[in-house]
Amino acid sequence: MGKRYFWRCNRRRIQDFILNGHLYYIPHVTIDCAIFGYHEQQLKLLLIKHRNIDNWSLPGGYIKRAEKLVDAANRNIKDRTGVDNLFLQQFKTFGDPDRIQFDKFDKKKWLEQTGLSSWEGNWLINQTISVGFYAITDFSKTKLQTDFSTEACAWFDINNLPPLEYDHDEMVREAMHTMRLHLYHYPIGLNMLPEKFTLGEIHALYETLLGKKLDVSNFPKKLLALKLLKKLEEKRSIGAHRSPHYIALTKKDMTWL
Amino acid sequence: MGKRYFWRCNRRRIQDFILNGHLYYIPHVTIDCAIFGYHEQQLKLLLIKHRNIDNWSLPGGYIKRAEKLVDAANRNIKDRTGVDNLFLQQFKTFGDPDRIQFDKFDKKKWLEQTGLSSWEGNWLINQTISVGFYAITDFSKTKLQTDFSTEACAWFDINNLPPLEYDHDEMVREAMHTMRLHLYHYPIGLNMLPEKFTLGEIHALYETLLGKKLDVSNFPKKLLALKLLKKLEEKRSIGAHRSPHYIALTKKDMTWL
DNA sequence: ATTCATTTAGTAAAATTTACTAAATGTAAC
DNA sequence: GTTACATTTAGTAAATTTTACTAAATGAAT
Repeated sequence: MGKRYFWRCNRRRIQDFILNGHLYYIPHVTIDCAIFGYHEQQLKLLLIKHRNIDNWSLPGGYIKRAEKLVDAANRNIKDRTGVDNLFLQQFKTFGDPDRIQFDKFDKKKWLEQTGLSSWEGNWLINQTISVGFYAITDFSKTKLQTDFSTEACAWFDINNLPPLEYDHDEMVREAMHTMRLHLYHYPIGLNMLPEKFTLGEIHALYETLLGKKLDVSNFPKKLLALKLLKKLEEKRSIGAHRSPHYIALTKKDMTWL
Repeated sequence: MGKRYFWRCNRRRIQDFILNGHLYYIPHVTIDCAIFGYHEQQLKLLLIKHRNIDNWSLPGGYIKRAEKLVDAANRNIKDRTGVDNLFLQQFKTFGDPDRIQFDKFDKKKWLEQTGLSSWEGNWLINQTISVGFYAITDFSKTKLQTDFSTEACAWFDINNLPPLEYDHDEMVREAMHTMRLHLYHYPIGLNMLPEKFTLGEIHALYETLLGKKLDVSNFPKKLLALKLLKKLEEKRSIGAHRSPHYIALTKKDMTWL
């Protein structure tokens, strides 16, 4: 999509968002999502590129009026990835007054492109508190989509992230930290495994998420002891090797969800 | 202070807050503080009583423009208790659209008392996201103060709390949960002990905060092993008993603060 | 000197975690 | 059919941590 064409098609929507967004959305508050993507021992992070902003940033956005925080996060993730109802957890709320540097924006260019005469006093130009959520999904099953405010949306290897806009570097660190703490308490990451999977698969998942080797023999005992998993009778054939049992998530006692 | 007298003195301030508060404060976002008070094996919680609201609630309030979240929390606590620079930790952010029920308020009475003609479209009548912080202090060292918006402010025994307004019952549960998790990771509660204290004192504190007995011999080993504490040479005389060593907080490696 | 409540050291038992070994298994190659 | 082999699974010994308990040390009051 060419830039010219983009502006011709979207100028009205953008103008409406800038001028009237505060009627549909709650001003001053956003959610930001650290969406981890896993597939075959690779861990990635979903980043988006806003128009007229140099760096990549975490996907996120405003909360609709009368919308729950977690619903806003889910809506955002659905819009970007096509995946719904992920396991979502809050990790921290960020509100430093200098977390967004408005002077960095190219106001002139923005005004030209949007055709607006001024954004003094606009609802968007304000200290904004952002509630951070994290989620994990299988990146191979997502279909990334941009919208009128983002020019790109892509998975980045977790070990090779570009510098991020705003305070999103810190957000990623905090999200990672919280996710790793939750790994042995909540069934994180079971969203992205098939309903029935093998110990080998979840073992690889945990090693990748934690970024370290886990003993191949002790790891399954631990998860079974925690009662996050249960062993099924059925087995899977994997070629010239012993067939592993299938494993499934225990449904009992997930009241904390 | 009589009600009549109160309104004569404060009507103007209240009117200004209602009409122009959004100029000094960020709308739609508040902080709420679960301030635990400890003294001699008693654990209490600070609650406030707003005018024209039936139930007690947690102290909290709006964030000033260009103020950090944690500064807003500290300001609130300072204003209520006279105590400054407490160890503060975020525990969760609450944003359900129904967490504040505006229809419960006695609007008629309010309008009468404030002398305002309408509050339709007022900045206060809106979905509000609240960031929860917890802190611990020594309640015997606090001097509680009310302000123009609160008619009372008091310490309640943690085991005998009244039903709270808004979603503050849930907030208290979450705050308690997080505080207890943090107890072996952060030097919580050292604010309220003197700079030098004995193992017996911190032992009693931890038992009270956790609500359970801790082995008198193993507990000190644990805290010393965690390097939260260090033993001093000096001893304290406590009468007809063996004199305990003084203990102090280790200052090293508190980078996470 | 004796007594006593309390602090502190020490240690044995229990439980958990970690490291490692070996057996079981399914099928592909021979 | 037999063998080879990568992988899964069971099992266990060692190491570590936690828990429970015992006893010694202490300092002042009696």
